[in-house]
Amino acid sequence: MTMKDVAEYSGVSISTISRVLNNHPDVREEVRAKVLKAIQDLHYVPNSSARDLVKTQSDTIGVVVRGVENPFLTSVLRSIEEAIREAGYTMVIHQIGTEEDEVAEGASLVRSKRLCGLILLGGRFDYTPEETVSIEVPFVCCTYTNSFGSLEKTAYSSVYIDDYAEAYKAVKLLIEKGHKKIAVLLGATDDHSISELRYKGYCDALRNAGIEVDKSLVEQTRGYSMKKAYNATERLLARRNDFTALFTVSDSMGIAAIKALHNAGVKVPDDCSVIAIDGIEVSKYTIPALTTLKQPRKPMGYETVRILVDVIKGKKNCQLRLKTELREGETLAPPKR
Amino acid sequence: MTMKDVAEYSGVSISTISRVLNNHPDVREEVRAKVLKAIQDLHYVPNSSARDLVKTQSDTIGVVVRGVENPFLTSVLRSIEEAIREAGYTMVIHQIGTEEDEVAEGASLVRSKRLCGLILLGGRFDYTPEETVSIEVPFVCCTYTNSFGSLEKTAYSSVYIDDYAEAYKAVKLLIEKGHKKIAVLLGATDDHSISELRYKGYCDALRNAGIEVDKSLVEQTRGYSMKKAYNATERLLARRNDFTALFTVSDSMGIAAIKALHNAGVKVPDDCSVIAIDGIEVSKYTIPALTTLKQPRKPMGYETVRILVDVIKGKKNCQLRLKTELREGETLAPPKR
DNA sequence: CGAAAAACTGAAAACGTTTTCAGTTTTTTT
DNA sequence: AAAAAAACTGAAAACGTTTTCAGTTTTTCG
Repeated sequence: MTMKDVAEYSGVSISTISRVLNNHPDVREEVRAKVLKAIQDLHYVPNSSARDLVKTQSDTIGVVVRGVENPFLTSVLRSIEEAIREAGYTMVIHQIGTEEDEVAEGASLVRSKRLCGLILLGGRFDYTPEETVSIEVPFVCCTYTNSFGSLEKTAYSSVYIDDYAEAYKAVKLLIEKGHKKIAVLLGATDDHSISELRYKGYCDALRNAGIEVDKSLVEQTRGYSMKKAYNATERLLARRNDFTALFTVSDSMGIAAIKALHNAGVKVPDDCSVIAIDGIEVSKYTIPALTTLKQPRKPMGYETVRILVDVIKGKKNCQLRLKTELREGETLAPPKR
Repeated sequence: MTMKDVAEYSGVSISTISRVLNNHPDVREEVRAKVLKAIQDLHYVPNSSARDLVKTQSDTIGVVVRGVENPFLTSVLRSIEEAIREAGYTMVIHQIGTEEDEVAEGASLVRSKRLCGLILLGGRFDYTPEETVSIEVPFVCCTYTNSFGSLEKTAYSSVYIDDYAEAYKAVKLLIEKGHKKIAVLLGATDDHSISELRYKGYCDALRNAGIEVDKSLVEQTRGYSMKKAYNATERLLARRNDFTALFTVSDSMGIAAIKALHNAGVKVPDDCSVIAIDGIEVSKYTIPALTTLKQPRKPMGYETVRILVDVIKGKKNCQLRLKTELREGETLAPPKR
């Protein structure tokens, strides 16, 4: 079932079929109708390989995700898929682990699949503009923060939150409640990682309130799994039992930490307040419900795609910083000790 | 950067490049090495559009998902992606809502993207073999249960759990603990839906234990969102407050239900036991941890892909029924009243 | 050493589109 | 009513691969 068949069926040439398909103006209304009917009758579906081949580009957007085990990213990914589909593109996903290089993987994907655009989702992003030229097509970093203050702003697009400022905000909320001994639970803190930025926000919020940062209140995990967060909380508790609040860099880690605290006999929020960043669905329904700074997941996905499509269509690169919103749960209380 | 460039660079013909790329035996080791080097030097990446065009098929597997808001499906999807990638294929995802028809959507996707195979994930599957011929390529239903006992077994492949039997098992566990007034929380029960099958398991487990099914203990939601499950539990509680156990068709619904029970002053598991089916990660960390029949998510994804690849390579269709495993949490106790 | 077999290589067709260019018909203008 | 412009249509080239077929070189073996 090719254009040729449709052409024969409707008695016009292949070129005319192509014109109808691509909404070219130069085709009589009568002919257009006839062709459309033929397409219907024959259930013709264009072969996108052939189309992509001649156009030297597809209508496919690639998404390279690092760390899909994170429910927050999964949720952003979901809205990205939705947005891509609504914009008339298709999506290919490429998960990678911690060891792979997203720029290299992305570049290879682009060339092999003739992608028209790329989204880099999750993880960190500390590439210079030179290192990203291999990508060759427009791309948008989603949830990445570029930490090179000096980087030329027009070199790439991104949609992100200000990890430093949001962490600062979270910790400040704890301080305002009266907490002084505030522990923190981090993921891996490689250079420029989200955890590192949030850790800086934590430190500065404390310092600006005149509280010294105490390393023995800092615990971190390799990766962001709940199991690791649970274990890390146990390590923390083995070392200290006098902190009255805990800040975790993600909701998942927060939920796991609460369980660990609970199992150790520490009551949340009476003995220890907890605050996190993410705002995933399930943390509304835990007992107690997690207090968290909710990232705008849906806008994040939609805006990422909108910007990418704009850039594909010739617009300038664009950095979009979104803000979190406090979602009050039941894990925030003044200290009792 | 095409094969032609590589051919010129390495001084052989295009055909030889192709042979090297496709591991054709008919090429001298020396030439192969030379070509490989040229590919390296030039950073050549094959154009899959051209390749797909001539092969009239791609190495792309499509996944049509209904209901990605369900964390369980997301998790299966993740392992499917992993398995597809490891098998050397690429994946395109196509989310659909409740109104769309997965077979029609899948068939169109297959033809447009020249997919070599299709996975139908989530939702229900009540198509006859005739209705699925339009898909044209091998496909596997994952988590679907085909409820046509009479359906020719060789017509299609599937990987699933026995929803009826697993629900029966769950409810039997409650009965064995001594529960008699057992409520149930269902998603939509269209014909042949998973919820309906699990509901049948619930009914039969009760009946076989000599307990009458009481319609006022049955509550259902449209869709499987946590919010809806929460509200449904409230409706249930408004109607009855004497049930001592609750069976929910998914972990997410179970977690939301526990929250609703808790907020209504009903203690879990003291006043009411809860059991669910799914076994998602987070339900280990809720307070109390959810008792659930864990579906083998990872095997489910991997086996789905394995079977699909087998069928693509010419093997017979295959139905694989997997079993759940009890994951004991803290929501199961004998009735106190 | 010569012939047959095996191994290797290249030219060219084919895959199904889009697009350019030229050609034909219709409409508008004078 | 003729010429010019506009609208429409078709033939053919191009996109970058794979594959077939035929041809050439090398190896094997009697």
